[in-house]
Formats: sequence, C-alpha cells, structure tokens
Amino acid sequence: MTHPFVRDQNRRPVACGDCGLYRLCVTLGLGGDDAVLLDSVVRRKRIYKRSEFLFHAGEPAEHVYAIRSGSVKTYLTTRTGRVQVTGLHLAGELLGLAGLDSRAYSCEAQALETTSACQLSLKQLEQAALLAPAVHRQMLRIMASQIRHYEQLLLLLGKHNAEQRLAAFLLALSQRLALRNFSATQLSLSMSRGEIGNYLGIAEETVCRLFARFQEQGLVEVRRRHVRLDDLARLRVIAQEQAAPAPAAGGGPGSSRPPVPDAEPSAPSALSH
Amino acid sequence: MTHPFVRDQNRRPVACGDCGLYRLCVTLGLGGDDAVLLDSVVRRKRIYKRSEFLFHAGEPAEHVYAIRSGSVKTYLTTRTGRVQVTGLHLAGELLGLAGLDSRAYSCEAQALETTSACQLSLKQLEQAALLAPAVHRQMLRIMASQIRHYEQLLLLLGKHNAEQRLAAFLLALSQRLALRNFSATQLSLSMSRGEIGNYLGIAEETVCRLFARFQEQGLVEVRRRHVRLDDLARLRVIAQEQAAPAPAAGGGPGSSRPPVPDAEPSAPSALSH
DNA sequence: CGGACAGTTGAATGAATTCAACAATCGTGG
DNA sequence: CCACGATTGTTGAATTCATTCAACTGTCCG
Repeated sequence: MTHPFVRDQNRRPVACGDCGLYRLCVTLGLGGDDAVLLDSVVRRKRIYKRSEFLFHAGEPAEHVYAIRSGSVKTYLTTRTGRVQVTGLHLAGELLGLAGLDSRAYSCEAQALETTSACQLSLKQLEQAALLAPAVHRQMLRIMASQIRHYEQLLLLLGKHNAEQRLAAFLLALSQRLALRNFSATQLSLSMSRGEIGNYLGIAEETVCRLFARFQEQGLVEVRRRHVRLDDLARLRVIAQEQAAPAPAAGGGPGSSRPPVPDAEPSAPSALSH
Repeated sequence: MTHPFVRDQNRRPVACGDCGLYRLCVTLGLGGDDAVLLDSVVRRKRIYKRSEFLFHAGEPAEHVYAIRSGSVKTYLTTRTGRVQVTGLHLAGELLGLAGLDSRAYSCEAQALETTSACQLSLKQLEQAALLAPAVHRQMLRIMASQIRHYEQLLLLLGKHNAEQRLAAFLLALSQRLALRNFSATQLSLSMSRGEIGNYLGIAEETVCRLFARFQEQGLVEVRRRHVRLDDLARLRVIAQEQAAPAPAAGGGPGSSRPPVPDAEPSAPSALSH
C-alpha cells in the first residue's frame, strides 16, 4: 500500500505547479493565470507522522490544510474527555474551514498515517478571494459541501442501525478512493476498529462483529486493516434499506428486493465529500 | 405568546430599514451605506403558515431565507421515508446556505408556526459580495458557524444519553431565546414531542418520560408545549456530565462535583447558532 | 523474545425502543 | 358555543439491539 502522491519527503518548498495535487488546488478556484497567486498563498508543505496533529481545537486558526497524501481524522472532545470522531479526510481534501468565523479551529486534526499536507494562509486566502472572485465562490462551495456532508452524517447516525452505518461507511470510502484513482474494492482502513466505531456511533466490538458477519455473508473479505469489498450491490441494499433476504436457498413467495416503492440506486451519499 | 416582530401581515414590500430584523441583516455584512444594496438583494417578504414549506430538498436553490419571526424546522428524508430533523431555526437566522454549491437545497424547510421570512436572491447576494467584501466575509462566517453547529450536534448525538440531550436542547433553546430578548426561562416549544425526539435521536415516548422526570426533580415545569426552566444550573450539570448527585441529604465524603479536572462553566454549546 | 496494542469473541446487562392503550387538548363545523 | 374527531401527549410492559465487561488471541515492533 504505497501512496503514489508521496514523491519526496524532504521539506523543501515545491512550486504548486509541481504539486501532485495541483488539479485539486485548481479546484480551489485558481486557474492557470492565478497559479502565481496560489503559490503566494501556500505557506509550506509538511509531512506528518501517524498520530501527529495538524492543529488543535481552540488554537488560533491561521491556515487551512490541503491534504496531499495520507489521511487525517478530525474529532471533538467533551469536557468529560469523551471523544467523537467527526471526519475522516483523504488526500485532496481541505481541512480547517470552520476556523473561518471565530478564527479558532473547532476540532482536533490528527494524522492517521504518514500524511503530507500544505498549509494555506487564511489571511492571504481571503486576500486572494478579493482579487479572484472564483476563489471566493470556491470557498463557499467547499463549505457548503461540508455542511451537506454533516447533514448526511446526521441522517446516518440518527436513523440507521449499526449494520447500515458500517455498510454505508465502507461504500462511501470505496467511492471516495475510486474518485482518487485507487481501487474501489480493495481498501486499507486507516482507522482502527475503535475509531471507526466512534465515528459511526457504535462500539468497537460491534464493528468487529459486523465485519465478521459481513464476511460470513460473503459481502467482504476482512483481514485486519485490509478490506476487500466483494458485493457492492448487496452492501448498498444493506446501507439503504433493511437487511436483504439471503438470495439463495428457498426464497419464499413474493419476498424479493426492497419492500419500498423505490428508485435510483444512486451513490452512497453519506460520509462522502 | 405573541411574536413582537410580527407587526403587519400584509405582503406589501417593506424597505429593509423598516424591517424589525434590520440589525440581523446588518450582521449580514451590509453596513449603513450598503443598505440600498441590501434592499436590492431582498426579493420579498412572506408569511408562511404552520407546516408550509419554505423550500424542498432538491429544488433549485435561488434564495436564502432570513427568518423574521416564527420558527422553521429543516429535515432530511431517507429513501425509505424516515425523517431526520437537522435543525430548528428561530427568528434572525439564515436558511438555505448549503444550496450555495450545488444550486439545490439540501433539505426540507418547513414552518413550525406562523412564520415571516425574507427571500434574499442568491445571485444578487453573490454580486453584492463582489462589491462589498464584508458581505463575502459574513457569508463565510455564517457557513462556518453552521459547520460548528453540526459538529457540536454530532457530539451531542454521538456521545450523550437521552437525558443529556434533552437538557442540552432546552438550555440551548433558552440561550438562543435570551439572545433574542425573549425570556430565558419561559419558553414555548414550537416542535412537538415527536419532532424534538426525532431531532435528538430519541423516541417521542422517551421525550415524554424525560420531561416527566425533569419535572419530578423540580428542574422544569412542563405543561404541554409550555416549559418553564426552574433550575438552569442543575440542567447544565445534567447536560454536561453524568446526572448530578441530589444536592441535599447526606453527601458522602469526597463525592462532590465532576470527577474530571474541569474548568469553565461556559455556554451550552451544542444546538445553538 | 516479550510487551503492548489491536482485534476478536462470549455472556450478561441495560437504556431506550416498540407496542399498546389511554388521556388531554385543539380546532373546526354544525 | 358545544361536540366530535383528530391530533398530541402520556404511561405501562415487553422487547431488543447494542453496550459493557471480560477473557483471550494475534500481530507488530523495539
């Protein structure tokens, strides 16, 4: 499991045009001519080792982080010390947007594995937004999509059982990896069982048991952090409706497919960005 | 329970300077000189009756809504028809921001009672943002605060039991009403037990039982939709930590206060805007 | 090699749900 | 203005899904 984007680990600044994620920064709204502008906004690139923090909740928010490779989890802590994972962020995503209003980060951001990220100066990003309207529009767009993401997550946590949550989690991850030209069926989890459970609002042990059950049912092949998705279709059924009736072995009369007048298979909306 | 902001129910457009929520729109970033600009952005004011929709999920998003009086719930629906309430919005709040990226509303917005709201044209709002940087900054700020709001809600739903959720809900509501110059202790719920339960991820019956229990314990006085908060301090303890030990009757040795090295009583962060 | 951590599995427990029946209240039309 | 039907809220009892507690195994890494 090597990460194709990690080309060099030295910290010498690299021009954005040379950055493996250039496409993604362009998405930031900075087209060809604005590339110089972009370079002025990027402060520095850095490699974070597993469990290192990109930023802490409450810290003055001076940068937004663009993940180039690796993955990062974000989480909140209650005053009694309980933790709630609020996000899993992959290469190509922007972190720390919520710091825009109060000038302080709203959550902890911790690398799940060796991770490379660029710091973009918030102040200069705002300046850039004044010069290039596209930047402004893109910032709004990114934040809006974050809002949608949370809305979907709320729906998942509020109205779906443990099985549906885990299935949705796997599908969303698969889809996001596919978008980044990784395999959609072979994935290596960067979060532990405990972290996944925390994220999905279920206990670590429940995650284990569900992985075991999914494997029994031939939906996945799980070996520690490595997961192979063998039946995306059936996973989708599980994620969306109640558990699917076993397809083989004496299907009773009229007991096929979802019981609801449904349409569009569509994407596993929650948990994706 | 009359709403002081509702002054006239006719639909004749009113200049923003005459609007009861002028302060709040100013917060939108449009200072004195920009008032004319603001007027150009506001499309029209309208009164929505209970259960009327301001907008539907998926609809092309052309406006943002500023609530002048009343209250609105937002919710998502699963393909199996289950509903998840994602927000309760009071006078002075902006709705529909998430439509900024995909140009479609992400959720349903339904009036909980007679509600007055202004439509702000998204297109013209973006134009205004180009002219007045303050508008741009304010839009980002509002969206960032929405993101924080959802993060806190996620924490509440993920790591707190039913009792803590309801206590936090009441406290947040109290605080928001106080900010709007309503009483902080006398509040009239605009959501039914079912809606509250749905919002908080607990069953309607559980909400009932909790209200009953809170009342037994002298924390609140509940009479249908009307609630009087009698012990904000103890409600805060419940919302944040495990249930408080009964204050009277033989406190055992060394069993006082939270067990965690804690600080700052602070505001009931979740559920507020 | 050994210690620590991550993951797994079983059994007992429990908080909240579900199902069900009932009570109170609202509002609408006769 | 009252009555009726519908909605909303309340309470009890049984059930359940997931948690918690606990013991154990496998795997990684110093």
